[in-house]
Amino acid sequence: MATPPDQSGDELTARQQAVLDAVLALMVEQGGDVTMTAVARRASCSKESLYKWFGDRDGLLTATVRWQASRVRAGNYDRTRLDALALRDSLIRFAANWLSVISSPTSIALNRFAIAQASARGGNLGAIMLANGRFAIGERLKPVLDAGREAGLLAFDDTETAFRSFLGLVGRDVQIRLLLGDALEVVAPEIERDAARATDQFLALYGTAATAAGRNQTNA
Amino acid sequence: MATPPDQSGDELTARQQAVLDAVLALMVEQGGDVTMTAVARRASCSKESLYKWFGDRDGLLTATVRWQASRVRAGNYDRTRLDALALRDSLIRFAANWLSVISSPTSIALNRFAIAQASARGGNLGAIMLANGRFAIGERLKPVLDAGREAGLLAFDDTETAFRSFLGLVGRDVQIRLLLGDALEVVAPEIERDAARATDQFLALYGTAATAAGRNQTNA
DNA sequence: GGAGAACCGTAACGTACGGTACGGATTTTT
DNA sequence: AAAAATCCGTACCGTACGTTACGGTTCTCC
Repeated sequence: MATPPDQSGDELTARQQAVLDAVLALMVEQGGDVTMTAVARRASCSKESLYKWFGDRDGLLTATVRWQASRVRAGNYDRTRLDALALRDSLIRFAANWLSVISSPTSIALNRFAIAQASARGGNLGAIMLANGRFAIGERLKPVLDAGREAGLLAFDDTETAFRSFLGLVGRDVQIRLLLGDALEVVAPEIERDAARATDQFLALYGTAATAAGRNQTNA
Repeated sequence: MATPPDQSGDELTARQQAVLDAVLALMVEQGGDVTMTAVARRASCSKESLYKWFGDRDGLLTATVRWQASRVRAGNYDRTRLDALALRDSLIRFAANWLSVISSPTSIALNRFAIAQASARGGNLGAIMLANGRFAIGERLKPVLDAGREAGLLAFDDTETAFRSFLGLVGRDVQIRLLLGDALEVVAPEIERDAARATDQFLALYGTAATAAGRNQTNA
């Protein structure tokens, strides 16, 4: 190979990224049994290298969370050409994407890990998860909501409050149930239907007369 | 004492209940450091007794979750004399009660524990939490919603769907943020306002013309 | 091609903790 | 009051796992 410079996301060599992927795979597959020996065996590397690269176990896990977070960056939602239909479509796409993310095995495993660590001594994994999950999507969607308000399609005083209502309508009890191990199956067509339902409910609450056009019944 | 018969919830002696309270206190205070030695020291009992009473560590934790669940039973919401105002009031009281529960330190610690355990091998704590939390309140609130529909105050096809929307509007992202360690402060007046807002939003989505009376603006 | 670094595989060490055993004190029973 | 049962406190055992150390191999760079 032609000596690929580590132009990677976070100063990580390809080898190290492979290790972090192995950690993720272990988390997803068999739960919390992420022991250093298991990681070394799974990634075919020595434990010595693990400690050299990541310091200690906590450093390895933190790097794993960061690594996963660094590639969740989904596409932005453009707010050009904003009419009622485009707004509704943007919201539906956003909702469907978020639902698929929070119901993915990786997200579930990672959140479980961060939550477990948050209960013990000062763990910053929870903060990392929130910054790259909940708050990151807020910063991406709130401009859309603001644009919708400026275009006269939405009406609200506080963008954050409106955004949180949207989150609630979309997510409902899905995440907590999945985290607690409920066998709630989340399949693609269901996600699409739920995303559309939640969006229409949101528009019913925060939309103006201009948005009533493309909206379906909410009490279906 | 006059030999109080163990009329307690689950055939537990007062001594054993004190032990379980010690476990809860440990969970809340310093997180996941619930070691058998720590429990024995905190409860001033011997480890031998712990194993005699609860079998093993898992039995102790399961008993703790059951013990806490057994006294969460909040009052039922009567559906006599159901008009628009009474329905709205019932929903607000329900929402406020649920918000205060999920934001309590005990609930947070217990859910964290159950989630951490759900990631490992067959853990039934998550199922217990769901049965006594999410599903128990569903069985208590859905009759209210059904009564509201029969009284012509609400309109929906599926009670479960309506209930889940209500849960989403009330809870939004509160629980996941608290579980991840976000310093989201949830104080009493805030809870009351959020409960009223969520209820009015729910009524805007699922109410009929008969409920429009006592409702406030939702886009505040 | 050879010196040196990086790395893999494995062995070894120390600690933490779940689980067990035992002596002595307290309570209960007869 | 004697006998039995329960229980507390502590010491002990075995294992699992985080961490370190080391021999052998591969890769890098002159």
